[in-house]
Amino acid sequence: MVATWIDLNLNPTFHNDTPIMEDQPSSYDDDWEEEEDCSFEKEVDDDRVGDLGRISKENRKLKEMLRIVWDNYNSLQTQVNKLMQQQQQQVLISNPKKRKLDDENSIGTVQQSSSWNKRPNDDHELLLKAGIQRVYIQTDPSDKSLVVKDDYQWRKYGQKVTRDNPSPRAYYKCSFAPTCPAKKKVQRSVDDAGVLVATYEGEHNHKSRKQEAMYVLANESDHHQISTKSNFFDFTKFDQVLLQQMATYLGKDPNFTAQLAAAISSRILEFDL
DNA sequence: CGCGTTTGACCGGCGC
DNA sequence: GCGCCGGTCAAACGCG
Repeated sequence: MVATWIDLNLNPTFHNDTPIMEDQPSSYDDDWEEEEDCSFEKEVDDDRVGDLGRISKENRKLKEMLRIVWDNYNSLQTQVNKLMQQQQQQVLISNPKKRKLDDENSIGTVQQSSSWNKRPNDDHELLLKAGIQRVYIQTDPSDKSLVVKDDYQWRKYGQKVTRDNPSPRAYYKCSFAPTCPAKKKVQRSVDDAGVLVATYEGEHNHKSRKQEAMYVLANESDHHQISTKSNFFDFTKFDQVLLQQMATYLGKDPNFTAQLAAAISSRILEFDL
């Protein structure tokens, strides 16, 4: 079992199918300004206030859903990574000579141990001790690129062909280096060229893009709840921020956003009906 | 022109 | 000490 990236660009659909999320607030602003000069019937105002109340409620629900989906996504990904490590460990334990066999298959001799393909017991414990995390990503075997998408920005600083693997290994540093010590190595699996193995070393001393986005969103949410200003104004601002953050997610993590987009779509359809 | 990638050179650790 | 190997550096290069 490996994590799979689904190529989905939901942004255009999001904009086209849900104009209310982005276009409508400006018209609210216009109407709000006009209201001082024109005399609308009170029923219309009450209806709008009621609608906006419902919209705000819907937005809060969506926000809560977003948090739940995000939490589930994180815990699932953690579990997947753990399972992958356990699975690899079990396979190698059942065949303790695998390290040697791998070397013999690829090169024919064993001269030096490699941290990339060490014996399982050593590997698992050492990786944990050193704070090293290994992630497996299913990709197209014909795709030769060594790019693993995650929440952080990386700068490639080297590439090497290693002894025990015909596929080159790419070296990345966090784009915030030297301030941030995080590094990662990406190489195709010896056993399966369709699987990219990303090894993360060191911890980031800053928020990821998603964490940053969630932080901003949470702050905006608090502001929204305690604000006593006009509902029209608040809805517009809050909605823009929410939309912006959602668009960020949608553009950067297809797996997460596919689920999120489905949830949003169903909510919007309910609202339209 | 700035920024990220590429790639050959270089360095240090390790085994013999 | 020598050679091998993985990891890093930095100049050259390409792209927007």
